[in-house]
Amino acid sequence: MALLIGRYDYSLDPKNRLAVPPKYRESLAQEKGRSFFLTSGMEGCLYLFLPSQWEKLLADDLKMFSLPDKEQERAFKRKFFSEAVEVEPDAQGRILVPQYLKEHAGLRGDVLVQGAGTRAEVWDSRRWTDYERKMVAPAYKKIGKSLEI
Amino acid sequence: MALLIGRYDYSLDPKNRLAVPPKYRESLAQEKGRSFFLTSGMEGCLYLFLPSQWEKLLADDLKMFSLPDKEQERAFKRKFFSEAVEVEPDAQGRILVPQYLKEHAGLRGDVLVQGAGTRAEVWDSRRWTDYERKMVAPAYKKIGKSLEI
DNA sequence: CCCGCGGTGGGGAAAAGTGGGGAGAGAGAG
DNA sequence: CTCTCTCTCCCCACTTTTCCCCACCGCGGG
Repeated sequence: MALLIGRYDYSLDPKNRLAVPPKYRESLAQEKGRSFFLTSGMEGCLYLFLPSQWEKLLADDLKMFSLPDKEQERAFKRKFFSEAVEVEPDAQGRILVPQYLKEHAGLRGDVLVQGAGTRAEVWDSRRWTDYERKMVAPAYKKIGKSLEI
Repeated sequence: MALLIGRYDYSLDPKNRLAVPPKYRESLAQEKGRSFFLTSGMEGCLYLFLPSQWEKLLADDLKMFSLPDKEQERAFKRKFFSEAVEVEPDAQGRILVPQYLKEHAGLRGDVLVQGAGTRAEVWDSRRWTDYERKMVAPAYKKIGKSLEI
């Protein structure tokens, strides 16, 4: 399965269109569907999945969606499915970001699209800078003792 | 089977008509029937099923509605099935919401139609906001720790 | 220099969302 | 029975949004 890597600077235009890196679209072209799956992510970013990655997520984690407390299970599923959308790049390779996802990620113009292995992530540039300073850098320093690599 | 995902903002008009997202109607077009099935749902929303999803629900009857207390089970099923209606979108893609379902879901104008995987759900906007704050956020936080995503 | 590709912007056709008139069926009251 | 009111259903119509397409600009390679 294709891994998504690299970092790309784009901008969200007034019509809420966002470019997808050509390399990612290349990976998409080799898959069954013609659409990515976009949804809300942790720490205020968006997750972008290839169809195969999306399928795998459903297959693997659907087990975890099953909870003893069915009321909680419904609550979780409601968020998970309602915030996800299937997005097909236009002729220029741009996808349309729904308003509620734009708000979730606080996208305000400058946007970062970056690979995260089994998915890509979409960040507001300033939010990413903050997050990196507050979370990534300290964590990187700390976990060095326990990571092999 | 088609997964219903995404979130859409609509309004219930004075005639109790409600738009159905074009994507869902697209899924409907690929099925046998031409109608959705609408009924009362848990936590004060409405459930909207594709024909195939409705069929599956009936087929899984034993598992889906099973309760230790069979009297309770009968009570629930009576409500669930007696309140169910077959709704066919009109030329504009709207379905008609019966008065008793409108009351069940407390629909007051602004309405959310959102995917929940094996069904769609109809929520009064304010009710959803409350529900999300009280139920979804806690559930997500709890489950999120064990999910890799 | 030319050419191709990638990122961005925008116009216009098409679709989507919403509102309302009016005919017909059915229920209930007089 | 008849009248009225309500609820459906089938039209038509308007406004807004979406989406498809074309175009520009900058950069890098040939």
